[in-house]
Order: sequence, then C-alpha cells, then structure tokens
Amino acid sequence: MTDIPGFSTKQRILEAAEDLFAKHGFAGASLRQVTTAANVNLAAVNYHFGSKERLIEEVFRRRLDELNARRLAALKRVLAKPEPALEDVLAAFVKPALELSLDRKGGPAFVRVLARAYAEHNERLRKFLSDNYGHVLKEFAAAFARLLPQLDKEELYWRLDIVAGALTYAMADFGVIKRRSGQSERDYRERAAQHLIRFAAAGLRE
Amino acid sequence: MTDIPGFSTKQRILEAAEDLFAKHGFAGASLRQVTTAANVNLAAVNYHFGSKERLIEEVFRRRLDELNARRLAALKRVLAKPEPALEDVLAAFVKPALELSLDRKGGPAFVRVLARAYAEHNERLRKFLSDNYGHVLKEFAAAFARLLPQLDKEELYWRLDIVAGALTYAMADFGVIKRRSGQSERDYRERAAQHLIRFAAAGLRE
DNA sequence: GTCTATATAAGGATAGAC
DNA sequence: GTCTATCCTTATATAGAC
Repeated sequence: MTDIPGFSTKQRILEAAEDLFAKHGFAGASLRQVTTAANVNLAAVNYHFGSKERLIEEVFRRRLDELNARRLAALKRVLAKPEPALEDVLAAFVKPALELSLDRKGGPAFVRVLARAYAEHNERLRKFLSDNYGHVLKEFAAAFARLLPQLDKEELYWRLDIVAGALTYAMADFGVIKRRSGQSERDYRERAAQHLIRFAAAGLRE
Repeated sequence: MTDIPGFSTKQRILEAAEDLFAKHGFAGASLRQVTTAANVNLAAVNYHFGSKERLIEEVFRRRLDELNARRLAALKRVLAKPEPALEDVLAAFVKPALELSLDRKGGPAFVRVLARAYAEHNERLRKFLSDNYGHVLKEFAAAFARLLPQLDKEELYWRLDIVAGALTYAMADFGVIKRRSGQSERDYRERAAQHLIRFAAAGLRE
C-alpha cells in the first residue's frame, strides 16, 4: 500500500470506524467489521492504534482538533465585535460543525458519532473528551453568561444543557431530512442551521 | 423464588436490563451482566423472553404502554379546552415522562434508555417503536400543527425534530443535574420541566 | 420455573513469518 | 507495515436434569 495522504491503511481504518461507530455504536461495531470495511487486515488496528479504545479516541481527535479550532476562532471574531449578539455566539458553535458535515463523505457520520458520545456514560471516553476539549465548552459558556446576565448560574446551566441536546440531535439527523428538489445540499443545511440558531436563541432569551 | 408482584424473576430481569442498557447501551450490556445484576440464572432470559432482542422490546413496552396512555389522556384533556395553549400540549408530552422518572428507582434509567433508542439506527427496534407508539407522536404532531398554522409542513417538521432532541436529552440528564440543598427531588424536577416547556414553546413560536 | 453444563459463534488482542 | 494463525475471553442460545 502506498502512503498517499488520505488513503493509507491508518486513514482507511479511521474512515471505516467513523462510519460504523455512527451506525452501530462503539460496542456494536466490531474491529472485524471495521477492518473488513476498510479492506485491511484485522491485526492492523492493534498495530496502528494499540486497542479499540484508542481507535475510538483517534476517531474523535481527528475531527475535533480542527472543529474546535474553528469554533474558537469564530468565537474570537464574534467577541471582538462591539455588540456581539446571542445568535452570533450560537453561529460560532454551529457553523463549523455544519461545514464539517459538508466537507466530505465522513462528515455526516461524525456528527452522529458525537451524538453517540453524548449518550455514552463511559468514564474513559468522557474524561478524554473533557481533558481535550472541555476548554472550548467553557469559553462558550462564559460567552453565553456575559450575554445573558439575567440568568443565574443554575438557570444558565440548565438552558445550555437543553441547547446542547437540541444541537447535537438536530445535527446528527442532518443526513436524514430530505431537502426539496432543486435546492442544493449546502443551501438546505445553511437554512437548517439558521432554524437551529433562531430556535436556540429564542429559548435562551426565554 | 416467590411470585410476589414486582419481585418475580421476570421483573428483576427487566429492572436490571433497564439499568444496564441505560448505562452501557444495548450492545454494550451483556445478558451475563443483566442476569448477574438481577441475581437470576443466565438461562432465565431465554426462558422468559426468548432472545436479547425481545428482552429489549419488553423493556420498552413495560414503560411505554403506560407512559403513552398518560400522554394521550393528557393531550385529550388539553384539546378539550376552548383555547389550548402551546405550553399545555408540551406539558401533556413532558409531564407524564417526568412522573415516570419520579416513580421508582427504574424511572431515571428508562429515560436514558429512550435517549439511547433515539441514537440507535437499528431497523428492528425502530420498527417496533414506530408500530407500537407511532400513533402517539402523530397525534401530538397534529396538535402542534393546529396551534402553529403559520409554519409550513417542512418548518414544523424541523422544529419538532429539534424539540424532540431537546426533550429527550434534557430528560435523560435529569439524574445528573444536582438540585439545591433543601429542595425536594420532585420540586426540582417540576421546575426543570417548566424550563423545558418554556424553552421549547419560545423556540416553536419563533 | 430454575438449575448446570455446553454448544457454537464472535469478540479483542497477539505472536511470529514475511 | 502487513500477513496468517491462534490464544483467550466473552457472547447468545439451548439441552436436559431437577
């Protein structure tokens, strides 16, 4: 196998794992299914990743590194404005995920994997995500707190929890909802994101 | 083992399965874990349920039969009013789930199981839930459509999808969020449900 | 209705040749 | 870096004694 970027054994395993984890969950997708789909040998997973758990973590790291960098960059741009709107902060969180889901074939699968992670109560996975990406959520929470000073800490926590659920599930279902004929995929998802942001902003304001 | 209602082998299996499916997912929780937790013999699952898939279905049926009957009764009462409010319809959906989660030890686990089901793309499970409980969702969707005539079919579909995600995740996390000291579990959850309903109503109206 | 024992398959992980 | 072959554990399910 050549090492053309994006087509190496390691890359193919990650692509197949992302797809199968989205479809069947982390416990439901076996390494045999993954390696068969990736058209690589079963032993390759342990050679490249060491274990199934580490493979799962790499599936997250590959996408979240870039996703969160984009989210933080967008948030920074929004907060540099004189009067940042609630909708702008929400957009800084949602739009990068939207872009990701349009990027390539693996995008829609990854947002479903994220939805799965939310439902998992696996300690190791939660710690991995919290250690690596918790600071991003903290920065957004702080931005929301500044824009919604009328909410006390407990109320804010509750509403952000509701928003997180709404966004996660709505994004995970992007691939399912059919767009109208004549409307491009990109246009449709842009509108969907607008709906999400309006909905969340209305709920947050009260 | 005696056949005191609620403590039979079958009941104990259902309780343990609900708890473990909530914690580890349907694929992640094995029948060995379930029967060990229920303190019954491994073979009892196949004797009482026939297979793991049928056990999963019974875990849903046990709670959803009553939950949906209560939801439909509440909806009927709401629609009998001269001017039903959006918040009333939302309450008819949310409050019975809230009551269930307070009923007994198994309640909070079941709402997490429901959240898992939402993430599963398992064909058999989806068909089972759709066949048995789809009519409830249809009746609620019709009620929302009447109360929100300004939304076209596509917009309504989108927003209900967002609401479903928000409700499902918020309810699934009920067990995690800490209540203030001195506040009873029931009072806290009542307030949480009010937040949910206000949030969803604001988003639906736009 | 509940038990032990077991059939049979699938799971993650590894050793060692190439 | 990739392969075959295999170890060992766990899985679902069932047969048959009690």
